[in-house]
Amino acid sequence: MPTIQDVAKKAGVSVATVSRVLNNPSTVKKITKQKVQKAMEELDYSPSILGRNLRNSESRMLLVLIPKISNPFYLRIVEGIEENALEHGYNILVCQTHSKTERESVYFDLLRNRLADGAITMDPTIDKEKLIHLAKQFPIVQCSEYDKDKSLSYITIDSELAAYQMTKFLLKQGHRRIAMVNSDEKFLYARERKNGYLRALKEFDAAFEENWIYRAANVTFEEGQQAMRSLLNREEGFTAVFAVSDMLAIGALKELNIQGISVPDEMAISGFDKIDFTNMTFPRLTTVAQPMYKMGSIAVEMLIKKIRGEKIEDVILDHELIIREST
Amino acid sequence: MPTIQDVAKKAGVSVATVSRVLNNPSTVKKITKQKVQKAMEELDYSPSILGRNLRNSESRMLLVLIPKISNPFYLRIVEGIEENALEHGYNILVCQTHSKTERESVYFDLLRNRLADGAITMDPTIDKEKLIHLAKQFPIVQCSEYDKDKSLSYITIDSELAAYQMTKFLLKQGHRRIAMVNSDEKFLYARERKNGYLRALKEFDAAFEENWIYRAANVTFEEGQQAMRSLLNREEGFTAVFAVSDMLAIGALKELNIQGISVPDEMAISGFDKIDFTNMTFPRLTTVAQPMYKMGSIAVEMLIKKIRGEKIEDVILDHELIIREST
DNA sequence: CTGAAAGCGCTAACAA
DNA sequence: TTGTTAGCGCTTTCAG
Repeated sequence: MPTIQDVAKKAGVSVATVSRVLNNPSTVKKITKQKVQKAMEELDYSPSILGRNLRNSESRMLLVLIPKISNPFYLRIVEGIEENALEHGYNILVCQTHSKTERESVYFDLLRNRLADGAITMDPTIDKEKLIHLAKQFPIVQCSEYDKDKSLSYITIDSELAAYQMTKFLLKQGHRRIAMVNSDEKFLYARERKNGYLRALKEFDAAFEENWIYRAANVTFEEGQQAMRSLLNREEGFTAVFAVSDMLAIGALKELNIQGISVPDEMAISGFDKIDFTNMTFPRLTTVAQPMYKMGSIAVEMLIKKIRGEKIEDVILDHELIIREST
Repeated sequence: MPTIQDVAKKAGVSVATVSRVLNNPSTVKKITKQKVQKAMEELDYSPSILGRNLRNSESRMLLVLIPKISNPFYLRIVEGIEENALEHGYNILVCQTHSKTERESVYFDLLRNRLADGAITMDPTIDKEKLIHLAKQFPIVQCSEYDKDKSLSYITIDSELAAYQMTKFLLKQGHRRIAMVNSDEKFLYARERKNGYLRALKEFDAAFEENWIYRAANVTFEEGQQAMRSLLNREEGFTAVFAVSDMLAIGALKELNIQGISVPDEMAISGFDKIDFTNMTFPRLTTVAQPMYKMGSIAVEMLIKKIRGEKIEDVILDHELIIREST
């Protein structure tokens, strides 16, 4: 592999000049530039990013931490991140934490090792202490997840409001016994969505019991199915179910299909996120659209500003109710 | 950020010794080692991968090229790649080509720039000429896709055989008019699956007309739905459909649901790949299981061997028919 | 077992 | 407009 030295020699100029045509072409005389470019072509030269990175002490790499890449919700955010990162001349390192602290730790080392210039984290299970500590040394943005105490930059949506609106929608449709499929309440978003759900119920004087909430250990299809099975067994006469994630809702829907319960006639069901697959179910799923792509895209914007040392403000994006045939 | 120099100074040793405790701890005296480790801890030192990479002229990064990250088939392969790469001390750079040559080109430059030590490509639309040329200079492994001419290393399954077996299974179930939802026949796998399908039909003396094959422009849910709509319009009395991809099959299944056609009673349908969602449809989809995770994992194995300069052999993995309720 | 020193490929300050 | 040169942080040979 030819180096900048080889090019310089071949073109009969110094390495500085070669570097200039690479980075500041306007500062070198046209004729010299052409000589250099010709040499580059003949040698099939490509600059080594390794050398450049060391010299600039940057890696032009962004760390993206997600719990599980197979979760379509995160995936869509990652697409937004990738696109915008690329535009800014950054590549992304997508890492799955599997919600394990050890893994997380390994990946955060990539920051400490200068292999990434900054990180976007989406893992709600993250070790907050460590994260806050880390954020003091390195540019970090939280995406979708966030903290109440404002020590970390974030971009998210208003989960409480969205849940409130969706529950209200179900109530307005006449449903009075609405179950909820929540995820673990150690997650802030789970607590917020529950609050929104409760606020709407209260506003409509609808019945509620704490055990109408099914708490899914994981946000998966299987858990959703299990949730619906469990809910149906209680024979509480629910007519609607509000799930805090599309994956859970799709699982629940499948169980309803299996048991021959007609949706939405006998049971309405709504999800959250608007992943692509909500469009593929039968019937299609009513859900809350999160602007995932945009969220990823803006997260990059924020992170890069942070890397440059600029101040940034937290962002709360708009959501939207998507009413389809499942309700 | 402290450097190896800082550590050396603090510990009262040379940088070489610090480097040794980092890379060859056994070659340094216990007491010196402890001194150095203490210094490292006090300074909260982490070695810069940037410096190491330049010195070693390697990036310990693997390029992974896929058409679209949202395609669950590729995603599962990527999981296999990631896991195994990590085990070998490599990180992966997942890049979406969107099946566009320009994109592909940009990403392949990461090899030329030494930002990746090798690449695993899964894009069937790739510019073969360029790929072959590139593979002469850089370690590259094709995954899932492959060439007839043996100029590129690959790992894949026997598509022809799988398609043959699946079609045969449908025939044995008594189906005599079987439509096929194929993808663009510019792809080798599409041609092979068609051949397998035809071979089975011939063996059973089943009817066939060229226009029983729907050629999907993209391997997407929407195309699958469109395919089924189109097939149903022909009123050819099909009783089964063989789709070359689960995404297509799931789309087709949705259309059957919409039209109120009972599956499998009025129409049997089978997919290909065994992505997770085939488990979530109602009814669950009969399909051909590809060992995607394993494929990714072995691809890494092959690539790393190649990087090390070892000889490798191409691999054809076993598949498996998964018979479920859709047939 | 340890240290001195060269050098990986590049950029940028300084000089000419 | 161009060249000389130092140095980014690390590993590794060679001497001691």
